Amino acid sequence: MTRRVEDIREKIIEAAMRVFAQYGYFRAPISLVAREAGVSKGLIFWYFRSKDELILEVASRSLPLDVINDCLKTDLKGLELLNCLGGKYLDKYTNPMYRNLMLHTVSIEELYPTLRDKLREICEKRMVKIAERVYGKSGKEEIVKMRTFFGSLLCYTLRVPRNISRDEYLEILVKTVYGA
Amino acid sequence: MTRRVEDIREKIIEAAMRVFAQYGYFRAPISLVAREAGVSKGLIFWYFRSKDELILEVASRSLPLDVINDCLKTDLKGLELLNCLGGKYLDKYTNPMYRNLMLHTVSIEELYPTLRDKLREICEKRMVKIAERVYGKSGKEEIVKMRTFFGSLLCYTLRVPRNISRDEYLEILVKTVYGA
Amino acid sequence: MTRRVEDIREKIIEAAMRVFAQYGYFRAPISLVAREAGVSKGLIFWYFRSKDELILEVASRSLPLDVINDCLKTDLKGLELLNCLGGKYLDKYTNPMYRNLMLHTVSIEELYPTLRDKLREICEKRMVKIAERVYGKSGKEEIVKMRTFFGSLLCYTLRVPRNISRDEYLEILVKTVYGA
Amino acid sequence: MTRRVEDIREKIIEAAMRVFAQYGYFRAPISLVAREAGVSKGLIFWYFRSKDELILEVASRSLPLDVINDCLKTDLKGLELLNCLGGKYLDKYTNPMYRNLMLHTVSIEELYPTLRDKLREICEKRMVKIAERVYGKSGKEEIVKMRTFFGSLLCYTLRVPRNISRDEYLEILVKTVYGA
DNA sequence: CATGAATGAGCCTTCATTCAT
DNA sequence: AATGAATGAAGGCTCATTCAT
Repeated sequence: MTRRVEDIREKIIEAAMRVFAQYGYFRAPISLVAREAGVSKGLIFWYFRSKDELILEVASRSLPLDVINDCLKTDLKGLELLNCLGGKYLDKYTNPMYRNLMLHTVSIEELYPTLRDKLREICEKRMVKIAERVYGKSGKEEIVKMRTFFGSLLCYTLRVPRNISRDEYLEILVKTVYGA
Repeated sequence: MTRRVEDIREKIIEAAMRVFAQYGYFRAPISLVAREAGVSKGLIFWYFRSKDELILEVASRSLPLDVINDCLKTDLKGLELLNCLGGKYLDKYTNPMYRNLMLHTVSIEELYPTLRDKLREICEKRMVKIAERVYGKSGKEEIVKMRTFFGSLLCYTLRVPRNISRDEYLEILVKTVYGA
Repeated sequence: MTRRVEDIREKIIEAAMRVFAQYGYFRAPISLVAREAGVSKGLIFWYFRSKDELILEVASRSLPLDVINDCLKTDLKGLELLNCLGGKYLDKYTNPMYRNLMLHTVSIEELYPTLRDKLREICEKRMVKIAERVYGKSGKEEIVKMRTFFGSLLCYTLRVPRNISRDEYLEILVKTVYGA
Repeated sequence: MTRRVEDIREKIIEAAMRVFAQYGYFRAPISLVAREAGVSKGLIFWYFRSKDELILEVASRSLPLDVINDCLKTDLKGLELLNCLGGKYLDKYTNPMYRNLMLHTVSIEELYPTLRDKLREICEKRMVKIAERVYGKSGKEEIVKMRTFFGSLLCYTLRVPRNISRDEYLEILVKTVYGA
């Protein structure tokens, strides 16, 4: 059953996400992932060649590529695109699991060429594309502003501010990088 | 000789910074730190009760508390304070060692109460103080802008942009969060 | 195979008994137990959570609870019960392995609550029960005599006397604490 | 100053007795002995060639040779000698420190030829001498009774009985091995 | 005599990975 | 497909011992 195979693979990945988020990629033993997923340790090595392969799968999902692609798929531009990106980003990373995973992922990025590439893709190519759709051009100023936009969001999830609501934060941020 | 004791302690910490930056706190064996420092493994446990204690020492130095304090110690305010903070921040984290250490530190922050507290101190109390010195007040808008400022800097060091120089980046960023 | 699992577990325990008897619980490295049992070091931690758990298992077997229970299970009383106890005790502790293990166990008893309890059980509750079956009552005099009986046996195995045979010793001892 | 040298040596030994009694000879680190004695770790190795030498010194004092010699030095015989031995033995080993030390000593006896010899001396030669002074002869029966006497005392200190006072115990014991 | 920094061997334990069933 | 027993390579840490000062 290819169906069942995919189900189990998915179950393992999701368990791994929870476990890795809590312990970090290297402190989380595969045995814990197995227990969390309700399968045997051996089975994990049937679905994934090695722990690294599982780490890579989880790490990929922890990056905001999906958020970016979702918004770029629409026809939105300017302010509305910015709001789409900011909203979906916060939706995802307000979840402590994704927040932690992303931080762990970024910290090990240099160890995995695959991850390096994905991060570069996001920070470079995608950033240009977004700038063009938001501002209509992608000069230095626009690129800096886009980075500033995402940096600010990252900083928000790193430590959610006490007295500022999600929406207030986003509103001020958008105004700051998009102008009045 | 108290002198020599401090020298060795420092030598160990610096070796640990290099090793931890490259491998991450948990993948870096203490034996590697020892070799890098040119001392025996046992000696490290003479100067630090445990690996965790060494991690904590290194992690503390990886945060930008020194950068912030240095600039707050001066009389600068407004735009000039911002430039001080941005400049010193980039000076520090343009160094790949500090960049990596900070990322590793942020990713393990939840495991060490001491680190949590230090990060909270930076993201909350210090942020208010900075906002007051930069803008003359610390309302929601100012706080968001300060976070945006530091988030942008973080994002810069995460992936240094290809075509934008350090100074250009900083100039545009400052203009963005400080206005004309 | 539950069969095989029990076999291996037992094989490890028996190897541990030999090794612990010779070196003492704390000087005997787990690696030596592994070699003696013909398994890998890691496997021991599959069957026992920690070295302490293995120590506890071995230490339990080193106490004379089995001897006492075996004799109490019968209908013997008076002199015959005494002879049963003495005979089985000497059978067990004339074996240098058990002799050494018991001495090691008694010396670490205070470190392990489980062991404390087992020893108390033997020295207090069981001693009363034995006194009742031997003498028909368990007043102070009978308790002292029972302790004297077992103390003498312990002293026998501590240093087996040169010119007195096992049976002679037991005969005189029984006469001493049971009267004519 | 030979005076001072002896003082310090003694201070170290006494600290070692306390520490070894609590942790056992092999789990007690020399550093703990040093701290307890209020001297540096290095100094202990000036007074004792090795840890083993310190262990041997402490172990020797933990045996009841002094008790036996003290009583044999007097002119006592028969019942009175028995009471002297029993009384002094209980005086010494009612102290938990000596009780523990003796148990630890007995458990490691086989590792140290010196200790083996001392224990043999007590259990064999001294036992004969005592039997002769107590009973006027040292046949098999008397030897067994002397061992029974000391075995009983050991058993008393192993677990002090709840409802029987020291003096009651000794009285009954003496009556048992010495007859009415 | 005395200190305490320094070493190195060894121990317990964890864990990714393999493999027989 | 699935299990879990088995292995072996490290890793963190302790500690007896040495030695420069």
